[in-house]
Amino acid sequence: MTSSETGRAMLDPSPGTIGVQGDSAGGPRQQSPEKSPRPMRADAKRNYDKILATARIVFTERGTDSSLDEIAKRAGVGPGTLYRHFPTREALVDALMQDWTDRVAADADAAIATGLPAREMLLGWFEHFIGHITLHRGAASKICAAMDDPASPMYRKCRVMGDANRRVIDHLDQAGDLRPGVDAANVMRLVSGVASVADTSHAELDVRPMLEVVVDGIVHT
Amino acid sequence: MTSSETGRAMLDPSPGTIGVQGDSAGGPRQQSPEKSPRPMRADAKRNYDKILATARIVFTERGTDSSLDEIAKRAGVGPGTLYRHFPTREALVDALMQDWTDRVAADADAAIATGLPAREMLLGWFEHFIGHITLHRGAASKICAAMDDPASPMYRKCRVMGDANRRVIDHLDQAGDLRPGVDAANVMRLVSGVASVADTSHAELDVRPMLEVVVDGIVHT
DNA sequence: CCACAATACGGAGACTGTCTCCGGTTTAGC
DNA sequence: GCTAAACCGGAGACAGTCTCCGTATTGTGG
Repeated sequence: MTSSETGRAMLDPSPGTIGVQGDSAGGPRQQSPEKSPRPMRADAKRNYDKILATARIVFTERGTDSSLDEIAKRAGVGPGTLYRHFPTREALVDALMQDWTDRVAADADAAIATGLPAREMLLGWFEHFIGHITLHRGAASKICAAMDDPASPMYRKCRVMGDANRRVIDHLDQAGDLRPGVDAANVMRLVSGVASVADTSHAELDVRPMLEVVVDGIVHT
Repeated sequence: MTSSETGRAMLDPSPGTIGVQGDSAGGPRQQSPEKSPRPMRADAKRNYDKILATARIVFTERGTDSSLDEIAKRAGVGPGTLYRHFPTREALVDALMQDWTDRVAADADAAIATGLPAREMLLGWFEHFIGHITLHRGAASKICAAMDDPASPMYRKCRVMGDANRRVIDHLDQAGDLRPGVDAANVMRLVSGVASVADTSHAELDVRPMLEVVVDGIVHT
């Protein structure tokens, strides 16, 4: 949190502006562009939004393992309604991920735009990334699991973030700043792992030292 | 698993021989050397062992999040008995950790004894370490959490493994093979994080590439 | 504006897993 | 063998997940 704030201050772009080329959007019901006859009833959308807003609060307060029935209750709907809209907990987390994926992508482009030296650029980008995916306790490890699992509802959004990371890596690679053979997907896994340990650790530990090792293992000597 | 096996073949020491200076032992009831009047009744020890043996099997089959009541059932005891011996799931995992901590410590010393170049030595040691802590699915992330949480029952054993790692790191550092300022605890966290992502990932992914980045970030340029 | 089919709601409850309490049983020491 | 201490185990309280289906709401065609 603190590190996220610090990092953010360092290279904050005109926030929420830069367009993301990825899929994004894809809110309720419109996942498949074709074959979507009806746009969703008014009361349905109302409840959908209420559940999402409540989940955002509860997940922030108590993490992504909070009781789903409680979220339903606090949203003022029955459990059945919640489970119809979000068949699994992952689906709910996925819907919430929309909040960051755009920002993450924007942060990646902003990091590139800073033109800082490779080390600083990577450090800043990684800290931003981690700041986002650790917003809700428990989310980081779920992302780790979804990253390489195409069957996961979160897979798509993981790819958007993966692409953002690839842009940063490719940019530095083309500038000759990285060691040969650096794999963006691998870096993504590693940094997500760092996020995961920071998230699960009961102690409030600083991710910086771990990131420095990772960065040193990536940048050209 | 494969990587573990591979690594193991590479530097297998006379297995289970090298003494660990740490606490180790500490089996049922004797945690506190003083103030331990009675050694534990025969039937109690019998059940304790039966539960442990069953847990070893079930945790290997289905991971450390298996139902504890089922373990009790398969061990032929009531849930009450299981919970009396192991008040929390962590306590049970901790008891099972005894299986590896000794081996892990031995592996560290064996790695040092190989006298391989820093890169290879670290790679081998890390792979061994990860091979052990990912034996039961879900254990790695529990270890990540316990590592910096002195209140956890697993904390002690984490320290034993942490000390083993420190020996390897210190050895290489004194040989001048590492970058200045490398922190063993930090490395431990990082490598455990790698184990954690490998463990939670649904895809059977290779830890080697991630470890190479970590190692490159540690060794002297 | 109203009827009515499609759609969505929500809560009762089945199911699973955690953990406790306590009457009954086993053990160890005499 | 006898007794007190230690231990057993299962009934059951509790919490969370998830489903089924009778009821209510919506929006559309007449």
